[in-house]
Amino acid sequence: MSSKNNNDILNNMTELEAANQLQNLAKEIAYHNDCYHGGDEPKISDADFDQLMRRNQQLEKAFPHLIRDDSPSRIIGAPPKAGFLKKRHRVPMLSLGNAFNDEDIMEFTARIQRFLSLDSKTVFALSIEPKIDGLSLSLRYENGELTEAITRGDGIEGEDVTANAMTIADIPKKLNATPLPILEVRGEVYMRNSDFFKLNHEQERLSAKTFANPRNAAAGSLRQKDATITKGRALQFFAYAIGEIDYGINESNENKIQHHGDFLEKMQEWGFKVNPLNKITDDMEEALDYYQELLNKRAGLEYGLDGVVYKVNRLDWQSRLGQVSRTPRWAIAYKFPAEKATTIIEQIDIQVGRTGALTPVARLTPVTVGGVVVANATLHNEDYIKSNDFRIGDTVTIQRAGDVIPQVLEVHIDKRPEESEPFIFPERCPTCNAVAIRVSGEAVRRCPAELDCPSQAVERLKHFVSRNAFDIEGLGNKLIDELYTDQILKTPADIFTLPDRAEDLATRPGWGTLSVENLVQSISIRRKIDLSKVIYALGIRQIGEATAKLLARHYKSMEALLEAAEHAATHEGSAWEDLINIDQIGISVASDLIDFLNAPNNNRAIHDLLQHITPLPPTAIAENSPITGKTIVFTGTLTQMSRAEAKARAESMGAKVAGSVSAKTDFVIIGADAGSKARKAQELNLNILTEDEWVKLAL
DNA sequence: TTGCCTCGAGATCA
DNA sequence: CTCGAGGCAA
Repeated sequence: MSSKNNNDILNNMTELEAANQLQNLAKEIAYHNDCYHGGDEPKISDADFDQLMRRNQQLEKAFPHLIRDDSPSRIIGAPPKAGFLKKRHRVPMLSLGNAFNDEDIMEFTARIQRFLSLDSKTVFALSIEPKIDGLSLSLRYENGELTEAITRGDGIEGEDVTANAMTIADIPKKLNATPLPILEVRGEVYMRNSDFFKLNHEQERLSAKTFANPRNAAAGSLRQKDATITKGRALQFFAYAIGEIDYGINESNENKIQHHGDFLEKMQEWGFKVNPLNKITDDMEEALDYYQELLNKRAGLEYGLDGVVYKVNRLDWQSRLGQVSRTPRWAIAYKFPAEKATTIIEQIDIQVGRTGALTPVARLTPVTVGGVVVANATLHNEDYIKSNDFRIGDTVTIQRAGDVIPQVLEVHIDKRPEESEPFIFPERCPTCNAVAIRVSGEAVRRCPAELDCPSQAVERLKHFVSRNAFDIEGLGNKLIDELYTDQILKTPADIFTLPDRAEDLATRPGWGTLSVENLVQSISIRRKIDLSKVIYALGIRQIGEATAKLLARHYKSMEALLEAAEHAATHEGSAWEDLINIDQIGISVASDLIDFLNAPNNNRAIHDLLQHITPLPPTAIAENSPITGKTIVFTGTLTQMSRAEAKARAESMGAKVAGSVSAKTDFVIIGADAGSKARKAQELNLNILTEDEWVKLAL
């Protein structure tokens, strides 16, 4: 097939055809690749294989938005860009709710009693465990052999660090005792304080960078691309939970483990280290005392603790309690008091965000809190400053709450300089000097100048190119700042004319022809882009990714959306009704949308942008999915996606989602603790899918 | 909010 | 060798 011929074919090909071909190519190439690497006899010649790859590449170039997640170009011979492969957790890794005082713990147990309809006098056992300051890791064993180690990630999907985990002495490569078919053990990877100091000494000796704290040292060591480096680092592992477990043929109730505490014992038999300070008690007073006890022991331990975890011991109760969004109802983390430090507010800067919001930021004399150096902290808004009377020059106590975001807590009045004056929150935008307005009832003051305010214009551009919007690689914050200052880049449309001034750009300090080429390339592949991303990228107040998708689905083109906004400007009439009738969109969101789109500056910027890009309407309902035209019912608790998400997913695949099971139902997806609907589905002999099967189908 | 790893590319020096 | 960008984790 000549390349000219190919191009003709590409030009005449519909999206559906292209999508189908890409799907087939992905399957075919993966198959041949497996044969080749799996030791089997290759089924085709190398030349034919290359031909398939080329065809795939051509299609992807012509239809960049159709590039599949499992695209061969991403998998085969692709440079290991992210370093580690992403993998889904079979059972999500939940995050824990937080308690900060004894009352929170009492409330936690009371809630459990209520939920399980227990008598308030009924005692129940809790497993109480020190919470190690490290990073969590999920280990998968198949027939007793370690096959997979995945970091926590977002709880749904993490990074595959198996090779690195294999080098950790505490992590058994093979389990003791009779192996189960499937066992996932979860725990914490950490570094001992003494090993951390040793490592830093060594780093110093080699004049290499030292680590800020043991946790970072552990995380850094685990994420080494070269696992032999990991091997040289003294990492430890404590097991504390079970993920997926399959008992195999012994799956009878007697053999199944009934209590979390038994898991902890079993894990030791299997060969894991379990924290010796774990404790099980049904005495609440003792449970709370133990928190104090651990707090006292904390300084003497050889590893860092950030709190104590309380877990319901009975596993059947755990499963009845279930979870709220991504946190289990049956466990909670009682955090140790956040570490505090004293420092000085050197300056209060006002930042102007993309929506014009004026946010005060305290510039602090750098100080170490909880192992990191803190120099900045948000002061939230005008009222927060006023009610605490924070002033420039004040000595303040700060803490890192939730271990992440530093907070300014209180002023040491006695150390306040005599000449100090209350901080006056500016009434004008510090960037463009426009009078900033604070709508009554709102906490934020806003600069109204929109695109005429350089800060807002720049922040909007940064949002526009960000990962979930246009995702233009190589156009980072720094470059945007520079290009805006040089008047080369002012509105989104200007991004797409950057390729025209490639020669110009190549003369910038730090820039060569190659950098420019790459930038031009990453810009050009975004000229075709989902409509919803375009809407989101505009940075309209209250319009996030989810709302942008709704709008894209409803209006199907930018032109239609703009026209609707124009007609709805009066907040009445059919266009307005049509807009606020979209599920999830109310008067407030609709008003912000209309105001934005009708503002002359924005309107012009959008029209300019449309000269350069092709927004793609939401993919029509798939016509060839296995559930197209079928009626499906969800029942029970889904753990891997919300019910709403599952419904949306099914509908986008062309299925009708019903609420109850009948003879007309084609599929029933059964989550945890399903009840009568599941029974009925069995009686009617319908197609029944587990959640895992559904997820496989849906993704 | 900070700190860590990795990569690609330009700058610098022998 | 150095820097910026991109990703990740808490």
